[in-house]
Amino acid sequence: MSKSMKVSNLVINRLPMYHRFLTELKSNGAHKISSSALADTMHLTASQIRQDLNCFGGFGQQGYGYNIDFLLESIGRILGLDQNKNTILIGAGRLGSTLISHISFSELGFNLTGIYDNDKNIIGNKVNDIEIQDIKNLSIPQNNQNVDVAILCIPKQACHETVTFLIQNGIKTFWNFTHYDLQINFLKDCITVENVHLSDSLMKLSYKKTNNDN
Amino acid sequence: MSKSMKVSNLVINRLPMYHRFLTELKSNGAHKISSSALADTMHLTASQIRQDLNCFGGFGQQGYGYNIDFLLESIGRILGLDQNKNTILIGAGRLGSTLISHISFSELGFNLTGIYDNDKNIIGNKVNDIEIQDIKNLSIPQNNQNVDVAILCIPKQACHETVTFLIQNGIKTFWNFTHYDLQINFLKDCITVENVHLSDSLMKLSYKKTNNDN
DNA sequence: TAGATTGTTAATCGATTAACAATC
DNA sequence: TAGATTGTTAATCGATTAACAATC
Repeated sequence: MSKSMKVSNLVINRLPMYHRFLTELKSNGAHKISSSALADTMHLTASQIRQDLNCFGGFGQQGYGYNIDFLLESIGRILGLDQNKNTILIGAGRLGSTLISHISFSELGFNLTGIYDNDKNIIGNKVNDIEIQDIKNLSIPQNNQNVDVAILCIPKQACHETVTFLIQNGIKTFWNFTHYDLQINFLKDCITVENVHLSDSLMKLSYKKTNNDN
Repeated sequence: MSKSMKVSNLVINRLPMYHRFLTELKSNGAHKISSSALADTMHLTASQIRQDLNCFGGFGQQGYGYNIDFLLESIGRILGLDQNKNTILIGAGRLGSTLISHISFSELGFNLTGIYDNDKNIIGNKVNDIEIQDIKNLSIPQNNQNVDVAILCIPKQACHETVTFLIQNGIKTFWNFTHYDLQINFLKDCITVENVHLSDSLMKLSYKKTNNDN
């Protein structure tokens, strides 16, 4: 219910999980679920689920539980998935183009409007029907005025220069697949960053295996 | 120092971060660092770093700080990066082959020994000099007796059958890029799983952007 | 030795769990 | 109405921070 208090990071980390499990339940044809049934499915506690949801409002009904459609839509709105976010890919190499074809951007409100690279050999090629453009074209006002999010799939060495350029062009939100630390270098610019460190995940797997931590 | 007490998940999540930052410091030529200097670099507190490290032992020296080489090597050992882990890729589609060429598996002790698929059209092709084999060949004892880890890059629908087959062949550790929930379906088999949900990360970015949560 | 910084204990803060009145 | 289950407050548990003696 409290709109004012800061929502903890642990809660925010669980929101996509809720979204994922509720989407699954919905596609299985379920219409309602209680906090305790959802807790069983997600390996959480019913109390935790109710506490988490009540950071944002009351989405259930006493004696009934939660309407899955309504809860899913509500969580989607909390996550901002209902808002259109114009998005560009920076770096159309192997990783970048694989991401573009692998992730359902549009389902989450991300609208892919451009792909940029600095490699003359691939500029002009198409990925998912979008032509790869020279990154220099980004500074043409008509191209960048509505860009909300940039996906960074460039080499670490190119990062500082490229991100400086992107910020100059008004982009403030980054999905960062490089290991370059944006937070530390550009915090002053009030940017929003989500880093994906795949090797961190692989190291965690190594830890779990080594320490039999199932 | 305590070897017996369970290490919290929050600490384990930070271990790869320590590894990453220490690797960076080392490559910049640094030889020692204090907990407070490392805290500044990583945006943590000195207390937290010392508490985290002391879950595993005392790696520093009073009045001096931490030797970067020694600490990095120690954290690598805690994570099990020094142990050889024979690894196969299941599913040599776009995502699988991109991962194979994008991640430095060998640096983390993962030794890629095979790539498997069930698509006749790509069996026989090579990815990173490794020939794609028919997944049926996995049950030949000589092929699977030393497999420690499987990377799952297959469609969700194929997951249950494939994982059942892999477990039957003695594989117990999975790096899972599908959205199929292994923990729920195979927990009884004492398997170790690390799930990568890229869309969860994208949803978190959406949340941060929408809620100006920098 | 004096200064610095660790390892570790104690204090605080925050998150999870338990309990229950409200209510559908 | 009676049963079920939420929203919310209180109790517990765990993680982070602060403090400081040990010691390099």
